Amino acid sequence: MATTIRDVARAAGVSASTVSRALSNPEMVSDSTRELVQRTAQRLGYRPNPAARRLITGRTQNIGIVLPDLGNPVFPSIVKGIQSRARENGYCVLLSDSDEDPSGEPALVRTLASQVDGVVLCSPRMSTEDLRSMAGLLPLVVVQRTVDHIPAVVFDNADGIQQAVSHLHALGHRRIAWGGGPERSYSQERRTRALREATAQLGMELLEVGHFAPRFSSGLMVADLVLSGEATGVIAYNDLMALGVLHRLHARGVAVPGEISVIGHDDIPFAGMVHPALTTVALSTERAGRAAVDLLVSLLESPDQTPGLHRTLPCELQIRASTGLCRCGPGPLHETGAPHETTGAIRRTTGAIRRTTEAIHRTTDADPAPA
Amino acid sequence: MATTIRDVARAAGVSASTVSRALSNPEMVSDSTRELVQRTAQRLGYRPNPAARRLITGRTQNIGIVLPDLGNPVFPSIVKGIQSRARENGYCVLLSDSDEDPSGEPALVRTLASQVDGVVLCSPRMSTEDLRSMAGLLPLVVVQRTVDHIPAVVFDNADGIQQAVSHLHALGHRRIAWGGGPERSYSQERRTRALREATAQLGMELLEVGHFAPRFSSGLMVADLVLSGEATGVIAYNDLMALGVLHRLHARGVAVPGEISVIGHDDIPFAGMVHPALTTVALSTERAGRAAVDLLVSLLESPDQTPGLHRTLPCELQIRASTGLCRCGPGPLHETGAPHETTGAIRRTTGAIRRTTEAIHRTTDADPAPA
DNA sequence: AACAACTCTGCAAACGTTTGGCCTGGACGC
DNA sequence: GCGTCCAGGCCAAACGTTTGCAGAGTTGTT
Repeated sequence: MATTIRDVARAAGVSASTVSRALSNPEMVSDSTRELVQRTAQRLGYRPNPAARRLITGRTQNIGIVLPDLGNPVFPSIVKGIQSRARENGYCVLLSDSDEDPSGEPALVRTLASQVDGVVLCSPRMSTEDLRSMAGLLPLVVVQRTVDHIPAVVFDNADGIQQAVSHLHALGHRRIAWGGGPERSYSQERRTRALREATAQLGMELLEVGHFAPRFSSGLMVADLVLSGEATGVIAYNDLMALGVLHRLHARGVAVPGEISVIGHDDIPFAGMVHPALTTVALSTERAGRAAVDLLVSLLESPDQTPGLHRTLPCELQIRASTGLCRCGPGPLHETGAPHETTGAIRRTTGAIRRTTEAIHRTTDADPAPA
Repeated sequence: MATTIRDVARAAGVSASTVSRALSNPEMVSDSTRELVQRTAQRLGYRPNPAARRLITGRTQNIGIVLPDLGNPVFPSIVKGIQSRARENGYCVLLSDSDEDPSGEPALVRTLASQVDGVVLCSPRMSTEDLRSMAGLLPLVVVQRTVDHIPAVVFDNADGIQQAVSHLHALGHRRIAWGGGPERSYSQERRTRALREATAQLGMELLEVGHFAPRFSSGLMVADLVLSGEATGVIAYNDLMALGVLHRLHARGVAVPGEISVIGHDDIPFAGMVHPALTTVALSTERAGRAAVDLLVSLLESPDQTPGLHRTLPCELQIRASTGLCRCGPGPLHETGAPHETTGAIRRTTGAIRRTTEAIHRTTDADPAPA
């Protein structure tokens, strides 16, 4: 049997309550007893039983993480951030991976609820009502999503898109494609909106290519769609998709950035490891994890003061080798109204695989995005 | 306040102990009371307080994971396996990332110890004595490592190496390099030994290139060393390094597999996403995670029967595009004793960056590996 | 010198479960 | 009809802490 607080008390010749105080509220006992108790506890190798402590205090000193897929490299990075900050604050983390099943996530949160003080929820697709009911259950911080009064850490999606678009614009691109993510995802929605605004403002054409699972394989499809849509640049929902795009373009013999420029989102570690290295909207994911913990801990430990509920982190376009000058020369297309000059590279794609027609939507100035 | 077992008892008109039994040992109460209690509990939304339960039973229904770096893509995959199997068995997982600091890991295990029933330890570099003392602390399963009586899940490293080497041999390679991992790592030691044996047996020359952190950046260095060593094939400690090798070779204009073949270890998701797709010794990491949990759970729930302590999982060489025919023609070199014909590609590397001379060891038939 | 104020420590209750032992009532065998 | 046995349920103790309250001792004030 492990040594208990009573063993320490007996050995030190004091009462259990004194031991408890000496260890957790040192300022409540005299210097001499504190010293004595601490030495004795040390000597006996006493470790407080967390179950007993949390039974009486109701505090677990644990925080939970719920996320859709640890296989997506953004999440390990967020988790690392959460982990390290949590440890700094004396918390352990419980991890729960929903395997991309948003409908199962409430159950995961409920399971966690009884053994954590709060959870960091990365759930781009959980319904808002579920989210609210989860927030009613226990302290919650969501990542990359905002729902009225629930604390959140988000990235400045619009600014990231803005940077990406103006980068492409500066390189002469006038017709770009958007390889969209999951339909109901928060970032998807934000980015799409920002994209419509940014392209409209710069007089660029935007080709919206479907909704896809945020995976490598989706990128393969996106690449073909982009080629058939004759865009000269493509922005992908995330890096996995962008890598898929690069892969497929390479396989089809399309030069990047020579013929098509590619931009991703997230800046996962691999983005810089491929050829050509991927230009991407970098999200400081580890920092986001830490920020989420900071928010959660301040919520838990000083519930009276309400700090800013939402924390917005900046995005930074990481320019690497997958973006370059547009071959087609500058100038917005809609000025002439004619289909723009297709290079050999792009002509080559005519008749390429077409997925479903409804996966392609064109947005132009004439069809402005809703505010 | 949450509803307690007593609330349920009162509402159902039975005692608390009956409620407890009806819920956790249903066969101990009559059908009618069980029905009644379960309905009442359901109706009141009763959720047992795990702290109270674990205080009395000593069981937490949690398992811990300690690993060196969630940023290395093998680990998320192992964690997913652990997670899903743990959930199937009614356990939650606590995650602890040591940030590649083996000396900090015992402390992490100790912290976890008080709130888990056992831990899965992925610690390639913790000292054996630390490992033993951890095993004395609580039930433990180690992954990819064997220490006498500690349960473990390992891969058949030797067989993986064997497959990789004979693959290269079949393609005509006679002089291959080994981009080694961390010096004290278990797999490093096993693989190196297997490599020496396999090459010796096939009459191939082995160029052992240093000890490196298992990272992409290490691969960059390895590539240069390999070129200067005039090998035609390289096996890397893991895929991250192998990707680094590919990257650097590409940057230096060396064709893969035209001039050099590259093999990695792990089969991380990205291995198949790069150009050329990486041939690699695939480890079924998710399966390893599940196996570790199976081992741990059987240890926890039936401590009397001792199942096989070590579980060995097979490796499978995943042949992709990064390996190909050797340009230098077949035939072992030691038959002639002459340095083999260097192609233009390899000559190009003469005088290339040399790191430290002691980072290069040559092993030939004349210098057989210790058993 | 008496009293007040304060510091330090001990006592005991409480947290919400599980579980061994005991009690009750009914079924069954003789 | 009486004794035995057993299923089903209740009581109470226990798990290891924390914490409100009260008491003891010490110091300071009038």
